[in-house]
Amino acid sequence: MESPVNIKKLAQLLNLSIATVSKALRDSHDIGQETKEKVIALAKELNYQPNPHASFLRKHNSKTIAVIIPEIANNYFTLAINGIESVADEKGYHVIIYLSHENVDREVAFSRHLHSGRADGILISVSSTTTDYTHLHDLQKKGLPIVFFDRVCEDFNTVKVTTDDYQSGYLATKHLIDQGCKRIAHLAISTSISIGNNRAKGYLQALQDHGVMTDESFLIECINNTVLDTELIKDLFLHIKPDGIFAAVERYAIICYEICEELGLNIPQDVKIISFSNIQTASLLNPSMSTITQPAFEIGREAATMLLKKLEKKNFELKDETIVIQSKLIPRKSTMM
Amino acid sequence: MESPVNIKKLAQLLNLSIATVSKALRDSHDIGQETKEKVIALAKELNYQPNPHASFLRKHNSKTIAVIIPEIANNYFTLAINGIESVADEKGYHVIIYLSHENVDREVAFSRHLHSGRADGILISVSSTTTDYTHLHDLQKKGLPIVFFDRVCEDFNTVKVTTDDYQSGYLATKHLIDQGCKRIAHLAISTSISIGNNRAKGYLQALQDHGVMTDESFLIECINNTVLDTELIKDLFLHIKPDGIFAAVERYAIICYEICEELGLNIPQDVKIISFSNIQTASLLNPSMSTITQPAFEIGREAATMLLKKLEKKNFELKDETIVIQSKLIPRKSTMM
DNA sequence: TTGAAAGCGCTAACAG
DNA sequence: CTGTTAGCGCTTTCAA
Repeated sequence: MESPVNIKKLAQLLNLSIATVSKALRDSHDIGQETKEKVIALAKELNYQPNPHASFLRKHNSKTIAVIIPEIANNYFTLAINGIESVADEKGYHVIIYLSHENVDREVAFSRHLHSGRADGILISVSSTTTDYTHLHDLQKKGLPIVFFDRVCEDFNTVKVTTDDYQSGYLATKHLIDQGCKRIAHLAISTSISIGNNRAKGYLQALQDHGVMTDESFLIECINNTVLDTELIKDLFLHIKPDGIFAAVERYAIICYEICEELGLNIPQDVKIISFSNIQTASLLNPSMSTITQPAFEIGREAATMLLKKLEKKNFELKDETIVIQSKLIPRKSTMM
Repeated sequence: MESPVNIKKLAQLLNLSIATVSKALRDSHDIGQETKEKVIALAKELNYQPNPHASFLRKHNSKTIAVIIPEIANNYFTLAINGIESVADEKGYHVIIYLSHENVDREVAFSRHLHSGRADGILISVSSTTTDYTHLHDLQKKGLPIVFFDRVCEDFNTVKVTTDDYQSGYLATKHLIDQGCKRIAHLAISTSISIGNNRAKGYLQALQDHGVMTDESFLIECINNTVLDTELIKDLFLHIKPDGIFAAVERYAIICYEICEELGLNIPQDVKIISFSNIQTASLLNPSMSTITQPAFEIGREAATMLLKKLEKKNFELKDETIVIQSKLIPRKSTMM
């Protein structure tokens, strides 16, 4: 167990004061060229790493951003993290990940914890059970910048990065109508969160605009519990007998595929399916699945870019705006005529 | 922007000394019961969160563990993170994630950075380009506990958590033989890393034990670049014409599915495919894919459990041992007779 | 049972 | 150009 190499040790070894070493390392203007070089050389040799906790105490930044997401075993969030990480890495920031598991209480607990200075800023995609945002407002009041992505809080005064959920919901539904569907169901995520609500609204509007019959029983609000959701969806198949399904989330579409197999229903002859999804194997499914694919990486990247701009630039403020990055509808066999 | 609530403020408000408040909060034996209660009540009321950076400086622990993995858009690592997070969360630890993108240089840079005290311990699955481990040994010398999972360094003096790669490779190959395959190829990950090497060895041994023909051209070492790997694998199909494929990694199997579609090859009639995989949709692929499914969540959980035991228990040491958690072979249509 | 004071590693204001 | 010094928020002797 080697002794730690800190600024004090460097100073001793070089016969300089601690302050001089500190300034040399930060390339301060008022240190001589040779001194700087000597310091930097020794620092490199000993693999000196400034202690981030100590410098936090002075500068009040930890060079860390917190990412709060509902789950990680999910292609969308995984790609978004890649996007976030790519910009954090460029700017020398570290990424701490918190998983809310779709549970507000956990989200609140994390938020509380973040009052401690562990992170300089927050990227969040709220859980499906979040309806009250005071935990996040408290954080913002404390001066912690927050940027929302994907599942945003629409009336929160900050930058929100999202995709065109309403428009995409509309297009997905329109696509099913164009393919001849008459009984189109929608598997929604909690309509109390932005994306769930917007996707459902797009669905309803498309139906209305094209005179397709519907009633509440065609719109199922799933609960993010595989067992219960499977029951709900099976009920839908048995009682409503839809000929078209628009799933707001990949997992629900997967459940549909499984149920169809179980019930001996043929996709797309008996029922056509389209889903929001970032699954890599959509084209290899049986049958290949039509998707609305979100620019997950770009959304993560954009959200992180905004947050880091706020952290790094003195005069940059997070405006109250929504940045929309378009999704793409990719038709495949699951919605073929 | 509210003023921060720190221990000093609590002390002022309560007319106590900072020291007393500190001790009361840590439930020290030499503080009066009523004093404790008053302190704790106010702390809760004001949502006091101890500053982790300040306490690090004294106690030299940050209640944070670092996880270094090759990539995150991967079902295996995603599940492992869930496992890791589940135990970190129980013990009040935070998880920082570093993505090496299969690049040793990044891994080395992260390791260097971790000399700073940012994390108390490290969980790592090494990149496929890592052959030298001095960056990790340096960390260990400094007193930072390291636990390997999945892609381990076999002769590193610490706990390694992994699955039975050799055995699974053997069984997968045996399964193909049992299904009548005569020309069995293996798509390996870098055989310079443990799991790649062990899976390949199991493959070779199974072939030998059952007298199945082979030569080097049947063992393709992929490079983790989709474009190049696709070329390599397409060459394999065109020139070697295997009738059985054992993929060491999900992504290679996916590429095989795509190539088969392109070349008009029929799975499983023309070629049978089995792969290590944690993909959720394996059973929905066309045809459903036989897999060796690793207990990813449990592996993450076990690795994190060992690391946290080391961090929390005074007398617990990380022994030089390998903990093996069994994988499961799930036969599906892609290897049907 | 409580409080005063030192110090963790670092930065920055100020002196020299 | 370099050094002295105070102090970030907290824990921890040690003294009262």
